[in-house]
Amino acid sequence: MHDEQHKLDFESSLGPWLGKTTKIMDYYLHEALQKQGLDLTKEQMIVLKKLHDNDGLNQNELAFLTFRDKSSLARLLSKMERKDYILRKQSAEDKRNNEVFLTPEGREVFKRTKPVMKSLMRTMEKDITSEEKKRVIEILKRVQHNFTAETATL
Amino acid sequence: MHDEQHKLDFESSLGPWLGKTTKIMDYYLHEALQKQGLDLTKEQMIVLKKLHDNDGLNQNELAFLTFRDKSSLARLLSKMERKDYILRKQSAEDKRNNEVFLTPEGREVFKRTKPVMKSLMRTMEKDITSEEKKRVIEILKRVQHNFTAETATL
DNA sequence: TAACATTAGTTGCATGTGCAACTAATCAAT
DNA sequence: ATTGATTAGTTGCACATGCAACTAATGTTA
Repeated sequence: MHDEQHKLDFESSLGPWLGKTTKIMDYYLHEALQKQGLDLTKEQMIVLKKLHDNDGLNQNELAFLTFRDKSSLARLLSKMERKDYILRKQSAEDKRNNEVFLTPEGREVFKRTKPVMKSLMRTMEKDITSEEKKRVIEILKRVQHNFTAETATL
Repeated sequence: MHDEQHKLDFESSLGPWLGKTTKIMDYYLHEALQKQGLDLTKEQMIVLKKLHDNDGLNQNELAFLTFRDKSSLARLLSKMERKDYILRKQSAEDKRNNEVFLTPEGREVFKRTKPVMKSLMRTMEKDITSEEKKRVIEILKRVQHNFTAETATL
């Protein structure tokens, strides 16, 4: 009885459900990328996306935008540079900064990931109305805000 | 115009919102555990939870329940064994199986994580009604089902 | 029973992650 | 201008992850 109650507490929390759903999504996302022969991880795809939206960002900005440690981002970029998806260019104004640019190969790969993502999103949202999506996203925004507001307090 | 439309497509998808929210949650979860001096990762906590619910599971079952590769789980267990949170006991009936048990230390640590999790969940769900939570969870269940049903088809 | 297949677990390899310590460049202040 | 603080990026370390190849034990079948 006691145990059941406690289990229910956990199960009725958003946290575990978010975690598990994301894990499953990541798994099928990875599978979809592999299946299309795209030599790319989810994380690298996110970086490509940010550069696609705003080419020439420096590593610091990219780390912030992708919510990553700068060291983690640096290593992501190294792998992407080896694959010729991006290139680092030291800024002339401030030699500490590396501006990061998409290469034509990077653009091409990102272009090829778009339909894969579209298809994956279609699958995952199959029976979910646009009203429901909007409501979920609105709540997720509030959750994010609750965390970031919490820190501001500390 | 074109770009904006495409950007909106991405932003109105559940995927990126789930991913980002989970990333933020994991970050604060990790921070909360550290702050309480709990020598434990989120992943190790999940394993403790499953063992708390069902002690003596073997590694295969644990891997399935936690949605992990068996190799990943094996390494998690090795670290948890070093910290004396769990112990492996070779099954007498089938010597291939390792039954995994919580140690008293493991039980104690899990007990101490519970209030941390409770507090974190309270923070993240601060302004979210129980009705909203239920609706979100129901939709996440459908998302999960959409993925797993998809695979069954392949 | 001997040969083959399956199963549980481990290990090598490559990926991604954050923290802390480091270098190099720039900024600030005396 | 020299000294000290800050900033961008890199690297060492420890952790988590999946796949593929491996071992050991069990099951199956001829």
